[in-house]
Amino acid sequence: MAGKGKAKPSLDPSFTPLESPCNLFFLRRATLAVSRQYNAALKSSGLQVTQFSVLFILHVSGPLSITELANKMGLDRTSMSRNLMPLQQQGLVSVGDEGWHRTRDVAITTAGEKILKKVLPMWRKAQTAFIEHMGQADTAVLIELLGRASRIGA
Amino acid sequence: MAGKGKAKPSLDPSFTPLESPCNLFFLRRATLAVSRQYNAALKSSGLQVTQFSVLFILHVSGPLSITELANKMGLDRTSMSRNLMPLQQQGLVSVGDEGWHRTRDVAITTAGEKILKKVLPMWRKAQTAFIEHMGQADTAVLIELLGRASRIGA
DNA sequence: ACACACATAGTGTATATACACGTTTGAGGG
DNA sequence: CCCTCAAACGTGTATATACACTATGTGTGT
Repeated sequence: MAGKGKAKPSLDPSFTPLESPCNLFFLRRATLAVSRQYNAALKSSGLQVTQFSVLFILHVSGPLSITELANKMGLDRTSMSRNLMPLQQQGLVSVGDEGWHRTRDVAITTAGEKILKKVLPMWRKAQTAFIEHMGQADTAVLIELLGRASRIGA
Repeated sequence: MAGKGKAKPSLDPSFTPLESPCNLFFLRRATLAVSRQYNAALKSSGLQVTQFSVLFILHVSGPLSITELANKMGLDRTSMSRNLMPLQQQGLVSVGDEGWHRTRDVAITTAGEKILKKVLPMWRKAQTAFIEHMGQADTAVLIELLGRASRIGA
């Protein structure tokens, strides 16, 4: 039986490829695994977690320039540009081209707000599952450490 | 003058987009930031960290099937397939098509071993910088938690 | 007014990643 | 011996991500 049919990466928990374990390797591996969980939870909505993040940020912060949006997510500006395209095509965000005052404000649309409201419970489910898997206290520690790690280049 | 010219994502450390912070959001943001650091360290070698990982795993483990290799890195099988292409084109790995005994063994080549030896000190530099940034004890905690997190789907 | 620096954004190209679907090969069952 | 099935793989398509380069407005100094 092994897998239930999906054959998702059944990873090798004991595997450590270097003398001292490569921190980035562990980060990436965890991010991939958790991404798959969250994406699975959002699956029926048609949204990817990245897209969910963008929508939520715009929902909370209001219109932002592409650069500001990218900074909030720790992305390169050009990556954010590309990420916006599918969202724009689905009409979930508007990128405002009026006049082009050297900043192009991105905003969530009504359709975006609508789908966001639908997706939030799905996100919550994944979030809860994660916290149950890790434990509440350890989750808090992890978040703190990840916050510190993300500031490494600054 | 703000940046030294590169204008990498100057992220917004105070930003937390949801009621309870989205665990995946933090994971992704940290992974991106740390990836940039490691990639910068390997830059002059022309290798990406992902490619470095593949080479190192093959160096340590010997020839593996694509599926095994993918599992070690927690990747989808098809992603690993794609990841091997640039490495194969640069002659750093061989993908063995002899007979096709229903498994295609991937192995590191002599050229791969050679570049790997050259890149290892660069990796070590990034690794050391990370540990200094996080502190040794916290790094160990982080690795433990990430290992646990990566087992979430299993 | 003009020139030049700066801030903001887009494009070209390449890698990374996953899912859905099709393909090949070997192993058994009838 | 054929038929089916499972294991391993590839392809099509889409998103995600970054770097190097380009383009376009904005303001400032002379």
